[in-house]
Amino acid sequence: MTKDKIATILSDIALLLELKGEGPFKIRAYENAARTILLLDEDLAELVRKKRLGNIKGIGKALEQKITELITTGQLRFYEDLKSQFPPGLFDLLRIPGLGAKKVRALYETLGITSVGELEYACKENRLVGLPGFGPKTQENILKGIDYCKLNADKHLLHEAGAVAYDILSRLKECPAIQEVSIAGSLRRQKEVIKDIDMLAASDEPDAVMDFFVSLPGIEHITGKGGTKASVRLKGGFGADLRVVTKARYPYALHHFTGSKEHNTKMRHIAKSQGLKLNEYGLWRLEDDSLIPCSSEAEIFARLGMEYIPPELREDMGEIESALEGNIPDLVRLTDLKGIMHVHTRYSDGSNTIAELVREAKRQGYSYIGISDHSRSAFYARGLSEDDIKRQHDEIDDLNEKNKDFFIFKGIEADILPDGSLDYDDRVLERFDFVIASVHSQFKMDAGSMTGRILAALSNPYTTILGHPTGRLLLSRDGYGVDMDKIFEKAREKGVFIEINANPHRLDLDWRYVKKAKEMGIKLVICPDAHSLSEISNTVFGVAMARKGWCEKDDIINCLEADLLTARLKRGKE
DNA sequence: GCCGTTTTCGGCCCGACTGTTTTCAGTCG
Repeated sequence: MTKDKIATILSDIALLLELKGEGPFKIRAYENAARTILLLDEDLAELVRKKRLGNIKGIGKALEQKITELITTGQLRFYEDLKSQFPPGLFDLLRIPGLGAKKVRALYETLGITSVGELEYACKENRLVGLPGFGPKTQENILKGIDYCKLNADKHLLHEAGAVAYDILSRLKECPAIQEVSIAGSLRRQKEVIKDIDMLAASDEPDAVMDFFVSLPGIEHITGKGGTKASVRLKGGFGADLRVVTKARYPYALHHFTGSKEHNTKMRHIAKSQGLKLNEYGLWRLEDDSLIPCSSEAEIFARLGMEYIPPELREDMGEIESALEGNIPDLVRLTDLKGIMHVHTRYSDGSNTIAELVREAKRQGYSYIGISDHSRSAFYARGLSEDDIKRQHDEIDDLNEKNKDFFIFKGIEADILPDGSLDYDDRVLERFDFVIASVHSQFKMDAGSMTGRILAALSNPYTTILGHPTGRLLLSRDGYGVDMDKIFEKAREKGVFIEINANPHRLDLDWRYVKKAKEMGIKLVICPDAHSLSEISNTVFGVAMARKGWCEKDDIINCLEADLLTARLKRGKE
């Protein structure tokens, strides 16, 4: 049983305990344990065997016994018993905004509601109004919540949320009552999927700001409006929150509303251990409740004896410990990238010529580009025949001759065939400067076979880069369940680079794995996977994922100048 | 359910908003 699976079961137990009405601290213990397991470096089965599970912080006797039972028997009696007490549809009810465990339980116990469909019907029949704790507004909000869930499944890709948010941000900057304004929340942390857009403003006239905000164009519905917070629903299904604080409170509030929740929780512990209290209004001395003035987030961190933590790192993945030791990495920036790899042209399914792509890459300040069209098996994408390759290479040689200040690498995105071999013979593969090996077919292969398939491709001496390693499509397709540890080990052994595919629908390698790959000493490459001129700019999202994965420029091979990269690619081949 | 220089009990992060209520519970972040 995998860590993911065990973590999911522990989270489910937390939800079930909440439905059951257990105390909040027991519930939190399960939530914490789920998170701890997910972040665990060691092998779980190994820990169980050595009976060392209980040494892990957050796992005591009871959880050790339960996790051991899961690992050794594949199931958990406690969990099965708990599950059998509630109909499975209640989990769906918990996803409706405005509905928590208490209300779901009340609906189940009084009206026997066990599914979203039944709940919608009960609302329309006006049956919620009489229940204790419910009223006409609650019923109306639940109906709206159901509609919202149906419409949007309430999550959005980073680039879409970003586009909407930056539009609002630029409008808010026009508001005369606003002194400072910023994006906060998961968007500021550059998470790959965003639920709501969070924004924060500093002002002495909060009412004026609220009025300005809720009257912006594109707002479909005002879900809430108070003295310091307004929530709206935008066209396109985005929820957006704006909070307003005074300028003096702004740094504390910015930190607080940037999160993550887990990061904030740990920050409060740090504060408390130093005789201080941290909340969205300030950093206070516990002894006399006096405020410690800070004019920026950096000052707050400094006052706590910490280095500044960039928002991307604030996930409680070790950044607080690093900041206390002064070991926060100097994260890679977009301007550190010297060139871009993984670009498609009209030879396969791209929409531009090599010359056009070169011109755009130059305009964006890059000094090289790595062309990699699809290989012959990718007939859907007009993959290249051997003749096409010859023609393309002649064209590249010609362009390289004419442009001495820019270099075009000859590459290919070679399909990893179901048996793990690449799509061309060695005699063809050897003609390329680099080979990106990617899976584009038979996604449903079982995890073991898929892992073997990818390991075989990594062992091919011509493979330089592993493309979009998990094959996920955010919000629409999960990645193939591969054994990432094995893949990383093989990649390290063979000197293969791993792609951070920057297409916002992929962002694959996931940043959590980016961090792991970096720690293993694997070099990564940020690739736009561009099929048009505009998609060259995807790179910015790849940089965001690299930053979330703690990468510095030395971790990213396309931060190297062209000549050094050439040398690296050659060395890789040998 | 976990934890411990407050160590086997009594804490566990904290506050805003909403809708219900007539002082507060539930939800959210």
